[in-house]
Amino acid sequence: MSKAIVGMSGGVDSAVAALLLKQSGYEVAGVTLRVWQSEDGTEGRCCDIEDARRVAFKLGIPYYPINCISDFKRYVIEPFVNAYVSGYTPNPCVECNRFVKWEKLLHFAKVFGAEYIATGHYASVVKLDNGRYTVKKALFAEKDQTYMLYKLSQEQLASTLMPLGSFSKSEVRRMAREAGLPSAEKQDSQEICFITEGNYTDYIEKNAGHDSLGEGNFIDEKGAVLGRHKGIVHYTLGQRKGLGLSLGFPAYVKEIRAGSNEVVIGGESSLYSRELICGNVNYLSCAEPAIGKRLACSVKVRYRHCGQPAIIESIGGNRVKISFEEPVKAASPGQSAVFYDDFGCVVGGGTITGILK
RNA sequence: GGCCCGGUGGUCAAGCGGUCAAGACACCGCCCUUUCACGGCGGUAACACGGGUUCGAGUCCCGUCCGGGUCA
Repeated sequence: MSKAIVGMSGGVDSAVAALLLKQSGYEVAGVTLRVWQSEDGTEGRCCDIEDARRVAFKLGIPYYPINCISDFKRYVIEPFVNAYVSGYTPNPCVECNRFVKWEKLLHFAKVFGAEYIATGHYASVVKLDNGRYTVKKALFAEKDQTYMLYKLSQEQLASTLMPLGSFSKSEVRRMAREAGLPSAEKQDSQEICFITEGNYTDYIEKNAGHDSLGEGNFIDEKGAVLGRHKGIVHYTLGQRKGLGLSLGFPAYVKEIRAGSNEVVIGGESSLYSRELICGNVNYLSCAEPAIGKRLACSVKVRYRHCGQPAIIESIGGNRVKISFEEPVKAASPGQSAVFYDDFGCVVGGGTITGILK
């Protein structure tokens, strides 16, 4: 009998993942990664240990909470804060998956003598004819979570099971109810898991320390001052709400200039760009292509973006240039661009570092 | 000081005697969402003040206050 370690957050999805594996005959153990604990002792939204323990008990599987607080701080929170301070908008979940969740789960699996680790992500792990592993979009696109998984390594994917890739959310809830799982009706997680009180900007301002986070000017594309902003960490490219600018037309953040502490404002039409540069690219379905090699893909620039046709050109240094067929809206430095093939498999992805035009 | 304009929600701005005063932007709420956002839906909110005229005034008249312009 194969053994599988299931990462259990305490929510419905990971509970049903464990349920399905158990039903398929795996020897299952549940693990919760404790990634966060605030001053008052409350845990983050990604790691509700008591709920996870109840689910494990109901399933009749062994359960182990694991402390990952220091790794999480090092690989997720600190880069998160640094990114914002530098004017970028990071994807903490991407880093967490790659450097905390999978790392810890695999480590635990080895210690435990399990061949597999599993999660409740809505995606499928696929082994391609070329021998490589990638993730494929969930059957129900509205829940697809491959965007957050593109950074996983081949070694990590080789041992990963994602049992929920072909189920809808309502089916998952139904299965949870029928199995009597205590988290069946628990609401979906949302917002940054480690911010349990206040908002993320408060957290950054408290933890980034010093200067350069203060107020500054909103300016238009010609440099005219339009008003005052609360500090660049409060904004992301494409943002509309919370600017407090009444210009007669909807105003959006077009650019964040950390150096001069300015936030550039423009109309909706100013948000579109055609060419991006991405760094830290990770390839899943293929090895890193030679410089100059071009790949036709569909590219998502945000989690909820549907993806648009583009050409990916490797330019060396783990970087690519992305050229969209049609201009893409509000691509934001720091967010990930994830490349998909025609079958919905992730080719690779990277962090947007610059907007060319 | 004289004369001339103008004072409608947070901002801009319709209205020009007669539905419980448009709209845009902002703001707030909900929905959506394992990031940040976008988006969808809904909501709060105003006739500077005091007198007149009129059946009825944001709309007409007078005055006060406050802006802006202009002339000595």
